[in-house]
Amino acid sequence: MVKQTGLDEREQKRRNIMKAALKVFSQKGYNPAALDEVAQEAGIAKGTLYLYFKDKEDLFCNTILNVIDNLADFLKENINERMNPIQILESIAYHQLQFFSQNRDVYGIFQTLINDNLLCSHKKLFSLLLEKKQELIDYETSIVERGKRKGVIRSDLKTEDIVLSFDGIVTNAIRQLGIEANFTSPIDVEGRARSIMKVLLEGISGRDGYD
Amino acid sequence: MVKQTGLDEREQKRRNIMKAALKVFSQKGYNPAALDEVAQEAGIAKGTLYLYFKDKEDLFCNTILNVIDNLADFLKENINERMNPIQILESIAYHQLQFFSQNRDVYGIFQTLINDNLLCSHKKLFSLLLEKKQELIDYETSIVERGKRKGVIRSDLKTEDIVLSFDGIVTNAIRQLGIEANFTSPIDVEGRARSIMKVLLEGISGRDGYD
Amino acid sequence: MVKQTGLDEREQKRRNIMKAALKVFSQKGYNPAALDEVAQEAGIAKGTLYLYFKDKEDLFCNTILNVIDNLADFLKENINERMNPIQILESIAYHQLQFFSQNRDVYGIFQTLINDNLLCSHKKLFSLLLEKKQELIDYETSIVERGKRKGVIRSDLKTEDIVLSFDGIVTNAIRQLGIEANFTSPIDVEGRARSIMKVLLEGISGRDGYD
Amino acid sequence: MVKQTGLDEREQKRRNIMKAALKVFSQKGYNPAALDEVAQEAGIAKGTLYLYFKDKEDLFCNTILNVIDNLADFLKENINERMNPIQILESIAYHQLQFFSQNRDVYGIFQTLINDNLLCSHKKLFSLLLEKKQELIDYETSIVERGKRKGVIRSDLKTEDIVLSFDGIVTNAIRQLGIEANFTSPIDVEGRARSIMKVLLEGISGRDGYD
DNA sequence: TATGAATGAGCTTTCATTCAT
DNA sequence: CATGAATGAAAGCTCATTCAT
Repeated sequence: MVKQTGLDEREQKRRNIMKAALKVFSQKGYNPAALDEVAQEAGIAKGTLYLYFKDKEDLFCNTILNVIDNLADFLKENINERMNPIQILESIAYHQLQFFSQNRDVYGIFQTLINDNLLCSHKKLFSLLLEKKQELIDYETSIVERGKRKGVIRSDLKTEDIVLSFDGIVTNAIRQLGIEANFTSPIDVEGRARSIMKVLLEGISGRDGYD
Repeated sequence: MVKQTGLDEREQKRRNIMKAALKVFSQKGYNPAALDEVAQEAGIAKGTLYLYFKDKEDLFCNTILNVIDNLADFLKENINERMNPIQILESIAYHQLQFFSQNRDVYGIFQTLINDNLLCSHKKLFSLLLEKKQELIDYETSIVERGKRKGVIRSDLKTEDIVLSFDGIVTNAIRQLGIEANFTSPIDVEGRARSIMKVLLEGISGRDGYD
Repeated sequence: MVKQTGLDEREQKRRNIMKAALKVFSQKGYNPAALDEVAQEAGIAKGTLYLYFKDKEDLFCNTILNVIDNLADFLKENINERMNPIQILESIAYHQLQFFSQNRDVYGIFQTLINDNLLCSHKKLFSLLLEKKQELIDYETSIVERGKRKGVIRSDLKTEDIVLSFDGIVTNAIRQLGIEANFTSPIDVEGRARSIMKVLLEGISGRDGYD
Repeated sequence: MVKQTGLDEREQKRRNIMKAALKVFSQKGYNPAALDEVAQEAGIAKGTLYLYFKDKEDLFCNTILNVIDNLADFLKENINERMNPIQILESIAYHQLQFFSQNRDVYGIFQTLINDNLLCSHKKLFSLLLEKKQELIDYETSIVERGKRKGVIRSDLKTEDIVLSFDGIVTNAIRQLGIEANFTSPIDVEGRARSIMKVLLEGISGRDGYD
């Protein structure tokens, strides 16, 4: 039981450090972020970081993977498998927007990921992230296919194209969130999710056709 | 005439340096990229960089802005204003995909463009990029509105939603290109552009509706 | 008590670094002095310097101000306020000469103090030094005025002219010390101080007058 | 005759460069002064400097020696050997003050000499300057001895002490000039010279004596 | 003779990482 | 376990000097 408690305490401290790291990495980016600052933010000494994470890269990877897991958990908690496929897609869109609009720090760290091209220099992280992302894509794929079987999604489009389009539209909406955040306007997340789904479902083509 | 040639030579050398910088920044990202390496790649001494660019940031900004200008030029050259709005959108999608699939180096550095939010410390570049991106968005907006007037695009959707969706789908396809590039598979750019447009135009909804 | 010791240790290390800096700056001057050399002289790593001083300028300023404080302390310790004004002036002259003849390293760096005009780029240090110098001048001024009231110093000369003359003669003697040091001859500091005072007090005019 | 003209032209250009160097060294100090700037000030290309001076140090040395020669010439022109010794000393004081108050750039370059401790690293320059200074000191020495013989200067003081005191007072007055220059007040050079001489000749001792 | 583009050694400064306490 | 002082490699940048023109 002592060990049990020990593990929990250790995990608690890990999370505390990752929370601080999320904040600092998010604001500064990977390289400019100083571990001094992370340590200060976490209220511990710099050397202590190395008792919980191998090095800076390890801290960053764990932090970002943790964030992704949180997002995944958040989605799982909020998606009712008994909803119909269209509702599920809308829910995925809505809750992703919700997650990022409520966790601004998270948005920044994803930018960091890309800005510093960490994916290029750290193949392992790249693979892990790809894997995590793929899990979501796979899930969306299964939903789309269920939709096709139920007849609520067209069968004459490649599932992959549908999923990538959905993912692109949602991702772009999240990015737009980041931009608008700079202007501190209140954002109608729910309306945004509905608009996305309307375009995706009905298409933009006018009555006259387009050929 | 000597001076004329002199100016051209200087510009030639600037471009040579930016080409090297593009490669290095693309592979390493901004911070990890060492100017030593850029100089070596360009076949010049480190100090020479400073004869053409004020500092590292200046080199990075000019390099990325140059890439964006190249993309803009490429799009302008290939878009015929007499095409109908739908064709123009498809052309924008196709040629962007084309540009990135043919300029792999560009993809890495362009990550920064895709993500409108650069490091906090580079506010000036941030503004410039946002501006450049906005130019494309503005152009797409005008095309969509022309499409609405011609009746080839639905009038009951907000133009902004349409443009953001289009941009998101295309951007995601470019990103997908970058991922697939790692597996060195040949990519059917034209087919990808057509798929994108089909989804965007017709929507994914099945015959049975979705409500 | 641990903390008490800790503070002392830190101060001890600061002083050690300043001692090394004094030696190097004194021999090389501000710009040519490399921090590498200061670190080596202090027996520490280069980076360690930055734990104790903000930057090179900060190290230089603190080093020179420390020297000036040492000189000021030395003068205060050795001047008895109950001595008459003339004796005090002679004591100031004697102990300044003494201080510099015993701290050869100080001489080099003190060149900067003698010359009130530091590099344009170090306005803050310039002000500080001017201020410190002014403190000494102010003290000398008060002594001269006390001397005038007591009738041991002529009242028909401007106090400022007297003080500047005294300061000039002493400063020049110190400079002469620096020059002679290069020829490693032993120097009669006490005799020098007495000569200075004799000239200053009695003037050089012969019996025949000079008009 | 062609060669003659050639030499004159060359000498003319050398002087032009030294004039520019004087300005830049005076304002920036030795190390911070960039040869780029000197070249620009002189209206020539940077490489051209090396056709007239071996390197930066050579340029600096020649510039400062040139200044000293100018001062020496100025003194020679203005001192009438038929004046009595006291008048000559006053004239030396007056014209030195005059020279520095009219050539502010000159003042700065002397500071540079000391601030960057060039004398320590450049023994040759040190010797040359010492030699030049010694010429003035030697001249003053001869004047003082003439004064002693004529009975206008006390014989019971060591000539060396008299000369050093005189030199110190004058040097300090020049330095004071530099400080006051920062406050852009008009300076009464003649009055200053007279004050100096009054103190030096009559001494500061009051009626009551000082023992 | 004059040029100024190119060089690269050398500097200051930062910060991830280590290790004695 | 926790600390934080010390480290030193590595980076950006400057500028005296060279040399092809």
